[in-house]
Amino acid sequence: MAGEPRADARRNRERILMVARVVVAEQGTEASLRDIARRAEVGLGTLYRHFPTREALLEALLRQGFDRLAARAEALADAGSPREALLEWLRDFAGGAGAYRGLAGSMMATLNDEASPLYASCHGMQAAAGRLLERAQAVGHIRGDIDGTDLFALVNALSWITDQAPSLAPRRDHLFSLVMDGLAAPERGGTKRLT
Amino acid sequence: MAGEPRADARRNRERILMVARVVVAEQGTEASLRDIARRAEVGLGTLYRHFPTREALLEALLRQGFDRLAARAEALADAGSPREALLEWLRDFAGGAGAYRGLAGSMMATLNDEASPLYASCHGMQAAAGRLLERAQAVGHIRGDIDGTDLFALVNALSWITDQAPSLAPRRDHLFSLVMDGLAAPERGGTKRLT
DNA sequence: ACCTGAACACCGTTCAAGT
DNA sequence: ACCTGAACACCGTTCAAGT
Repeated sequence: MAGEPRADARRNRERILMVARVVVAEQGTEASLRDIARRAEVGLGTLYRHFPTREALLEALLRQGFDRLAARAEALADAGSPREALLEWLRDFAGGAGAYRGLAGSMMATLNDEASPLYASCHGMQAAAGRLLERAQAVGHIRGDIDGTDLFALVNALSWITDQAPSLAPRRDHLFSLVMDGLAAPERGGTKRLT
Repeated sequence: MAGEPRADARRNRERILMVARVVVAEQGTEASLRDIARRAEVGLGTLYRHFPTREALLEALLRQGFDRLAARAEALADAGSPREALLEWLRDFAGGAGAYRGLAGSMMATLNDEASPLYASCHGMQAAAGRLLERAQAVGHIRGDIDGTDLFALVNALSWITDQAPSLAPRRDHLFSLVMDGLAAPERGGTKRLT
């Protein structure tokens, strides 16, 4: 079993992560790894030693957020209206998904690659959201012909829009609620929206 | 005024376009320009002389399709139910939008850059679709709180999904009709979908 | 007028050489 | 055990030299 990591190694790892957070915020998930190493004042090989792939680095940056969102889904599972619980989680998710440019694409890529270091936590988050979805479907709030994968793809696609066209950011929430409206199950004789 | 282009120049231009079509089909809109020049057996500078930017090359590849779709929208403007006309155009568009990986992103980028050589034909196509949308809204088939820009962004976002996750291609049409359902204006006392 | 490829400034990734 | 940066194979873009 490995002992404590050397102090310089630990320090380098932290420097890299701190700088990576800044550079990824600036350049997106496809940020230059060279640039990160440079600005962290660390050899390029050192970055690769700590994070052998870009996915490994992103994992360190994103896992916490993914796990938090998964936990949030679990918490919402026992509280309030199933429909409101789902919508609130999606709003929370969409907020985080817009944090880094390219993040929506990274998540979709991750979910299609079980070998990715991000797969476990990203898939776990998706699954937790799927359970919220199913609960809302069970009580007839959301149409039944959609599954967790579809929903996740849809919400990521909406995030991608402002990713490509920042000018559409103001209409972000509007597009979001518009699509969510579309997921509502047709009401069986309830009040109807007349406007 | 310029005379006829030299024969070799004309031949080179055509070679580049033919090869570009193949390479972009293989690698997407971010395909390697070097690779295109190599496979066209043309100097790299020759490619840049004929197409000074990547957008210029894409313009040559895509303009015809964009103009065709714009014309199609005009044709549909006088025929059939406004709702069906819009949906048919969107189906047509979505088919073409999936032709090249990265195309949805290129279109969104183009629409946010008036200086892009692709701007005119892409924006023209969007505007033509916008008129179909407005007609459907005028007769109350589509909810009024969405404009042509929103709609275009939505449909591109749906194309992007299969772009990132080819495994979701089978559910492409399903997601499409699901979102389109969501755009339908609430019916005022018409028959209701009960399933 | 047009073509060519070397040149430049960037990447990501690997690895021999150091401490 | 860990760090470093040169080395390699790629980019996009420009431009002096050729025909």
